[in-house]
Amino acid sequence: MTSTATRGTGAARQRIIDAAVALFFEQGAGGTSLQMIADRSDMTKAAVYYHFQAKEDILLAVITPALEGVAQVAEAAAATRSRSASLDILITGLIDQVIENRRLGAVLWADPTIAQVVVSHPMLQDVGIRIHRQLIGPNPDPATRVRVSMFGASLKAASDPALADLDADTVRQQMLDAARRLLGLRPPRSAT
Amino acid sequence: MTSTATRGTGAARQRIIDAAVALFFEQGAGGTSLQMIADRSDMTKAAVYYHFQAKEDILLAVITPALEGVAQVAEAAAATRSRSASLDILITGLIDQVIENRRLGAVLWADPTIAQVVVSHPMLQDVGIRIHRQLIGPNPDPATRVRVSMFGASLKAASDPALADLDADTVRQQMLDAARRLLGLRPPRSAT
DNA sequence: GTCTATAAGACGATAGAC
DNA sequence: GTCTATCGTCTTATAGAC
Repeated sequence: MTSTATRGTGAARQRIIDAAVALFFEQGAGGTSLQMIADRSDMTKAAVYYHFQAKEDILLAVITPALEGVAQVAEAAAATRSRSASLDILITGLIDQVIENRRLGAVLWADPTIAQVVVSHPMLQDVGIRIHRQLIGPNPDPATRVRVSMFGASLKAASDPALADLDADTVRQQMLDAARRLLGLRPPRSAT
Repeated sequence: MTSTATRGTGAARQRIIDAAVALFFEQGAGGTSLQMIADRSDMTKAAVYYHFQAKEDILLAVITPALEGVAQVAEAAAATRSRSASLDILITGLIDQVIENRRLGAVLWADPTIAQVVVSHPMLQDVGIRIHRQLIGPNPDPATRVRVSMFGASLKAASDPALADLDADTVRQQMLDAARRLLGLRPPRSAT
């Protein structure tokens, strides 16, 4: 269904993707070789090449589903008229995304190799540009822009090893609370 | 004077370090080869090896001065009795550090390869642990820990290409302001 | 669908000329 | 202090057996 897929029904393919995410998180995408991915997937290098034609295809398979989640958040926010409600959908949705897959969040928002791949694929880059515009809103003064950049970078906290002992829901709630304060928002309805 | 230095008086050595920082920022430390560093420094690979015995020595030469700046911030904060004053020294000092070298900040706080090198050198790791403890303070509840993680990650904003057109002082002031709100601090004396 | 075997080149690192 | 030339290893990627 997805254009990235070359062959493979799914089981071994997913094992490769999971191994890749773990290694990208630990070593960075640039520091990860196909041999490492093959070893973690309990396969040979050649078996990996059966499922993916090139290393970049593995990168894309890792990135694409995550960016699809982000794209859905952008759509939901665009469907709202009120600026403050739309902003709240954005930060809630983005935090939900990085909590849902805590490791993937770090890879997606911080790895330079991933950033290069995203930039070289306009369809992926558009998602990033669109959500960035929505976050900044109609008033792009320096204060807002700096806050939005800090918020984006702060999403990496979800995968901070120092917070690994906290359960997902606590991190989610605290991140949401802190993000609202960072961006200068009131809680939408019920207070903390 | 520094134990990292192997040979070289300084000129070519610094060119290598500058090239390395730029490449680590663009490609990640794991994705940067000695050949790339040599090309950017307008040298051959062998000439680079005259100044540094191994690739890791280049990493250390990049990290060490930056971490020394962080260590000074930690010392200044430790010399203060008041908790809120010490916290303010910490966030002001750390933001000053990442503004001073906007590219190095991103590398230092986000690259997995750098993180691995820091962990393997106890002296460097201690600096990170100490400043983390000081930021969290005597009351390590989940809310504080999540906020501190977000603050640390948010320092990467200083090197966000989307903010490259803003002058350093604007970014510094806005980051400081946002960080205080994120961590729930009052401005120490004069308001914004 | 997974394997062995291998190609062609880039990798980190060294030796020795100048 | 910088060079060329080279080492053995590891890299991405392919071909073809099973």
